[in-house]
Amino acid sequence: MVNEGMWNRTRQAAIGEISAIAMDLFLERGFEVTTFDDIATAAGISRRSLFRYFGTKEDIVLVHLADEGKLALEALEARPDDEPVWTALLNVLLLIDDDGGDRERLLKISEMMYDVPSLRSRSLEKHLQWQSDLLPEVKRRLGAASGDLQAAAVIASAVACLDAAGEIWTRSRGQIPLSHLLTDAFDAVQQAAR
Amino acid sequence: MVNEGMWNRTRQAAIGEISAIAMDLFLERGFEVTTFDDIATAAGISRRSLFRYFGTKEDIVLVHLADEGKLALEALEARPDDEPVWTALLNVLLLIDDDGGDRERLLKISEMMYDVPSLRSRSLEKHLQWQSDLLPEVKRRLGAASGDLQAAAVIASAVACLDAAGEIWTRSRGQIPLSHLLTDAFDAVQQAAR
DNA sequence: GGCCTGGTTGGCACTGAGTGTCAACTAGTC
DNA sequence: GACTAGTTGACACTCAGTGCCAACCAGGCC
Repeated sequence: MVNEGMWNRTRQAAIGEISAIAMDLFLERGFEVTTFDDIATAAGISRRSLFRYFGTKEDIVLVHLADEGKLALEALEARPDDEPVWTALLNVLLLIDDDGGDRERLLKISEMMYDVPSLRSRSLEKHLQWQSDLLPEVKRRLGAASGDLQAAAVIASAVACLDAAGEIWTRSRGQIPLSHLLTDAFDAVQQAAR
Repeated sequence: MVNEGMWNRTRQAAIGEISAIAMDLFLERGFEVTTFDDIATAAGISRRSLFRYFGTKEDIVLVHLADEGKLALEALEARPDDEPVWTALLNVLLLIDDDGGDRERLLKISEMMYDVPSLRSRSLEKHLQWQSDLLPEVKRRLGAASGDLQAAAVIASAVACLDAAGEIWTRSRGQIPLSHLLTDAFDAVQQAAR
């Protein structure tokens, strides 16, 4: 083997390029009617190779959200230690927001994610990944009295708030800023749970 | 059309019978390696007919949890109006617990659900259904100040607790009663969110 | 230069999920 | 017994996804 890093870089570049082409097709024709053959043809590679980059069609959409769990972990570790967990999690999720990209495109992608069942499922699964990414740090912050269950429940609730806020944001076609919705959702749980 | 109710009854009976046969195969050989053909043969019907009862293999496993959302709604409506929402939801979920069936079998099914990605995804989706089932009643209980977002966030958090508790219960092979775990999870969110 | 080696690529064939269609069947109705 | 509505099984088909293998590149080494 030669230059490990170099291969990874070209591979990442290829993944980015292919997924961009595929997303165009998805948004134009619809996710479900677009086949692997369509994408492979459009990207100028063989169907077989396409499968080597993306195991499933859903993966093509979800590569973007892949390592947001790691980002969230970094953001959480950066929060001050004396900040209450719930507040810290809210602040972390507020950062994830706004990636400053094409607003309309992001909205269409979100709609697709909420409308296509298989995509919805996979994005929910992705959230589980975030959960395990954040688990140790949240457990630490909750203190010695808490175990995996407590930490998992808290993170899952926070992510559930993100999901609920994201859905409203999408359904309202981005009228209300996600940060407002997210804050409201966190507040609602805070109010209800007492 | 003849006797609407009668057809539904025989259909329900068939669904129950077939899914029981299929579950035996799943638990014996594994979910993913068991094909539709295997199930159809074991159930003595054609593959095509099997697809008419269950659109996907996952559906066969999930029929059981299908209408627990309705049950939860009934249970929630039965809770006293002055009970705080969070407590009411906990009490509702505590009822869903313990169906008194075969413990070991339930455990194996749970393990399968947490281990097989496609099943995990689908069960998460199912929880979304509960969410919309419970939405109006929770909104009513939260009062006029709250909208869909607030209600959705609270329900989603509660369901997230159920999921976290369920996972620990399964991974610990049912050592700790689910009711304990669920209560602990609800408490943890209550402690964290303040 | 030629040779080796680890890795990618594309083509081929295959399994399995899922769907549309249609003819045959099985009630209940009049 | 004819009529009607719904169910069933068989066939054919598309598409996702995988295993296999020969062809094709690099770069490293002599």
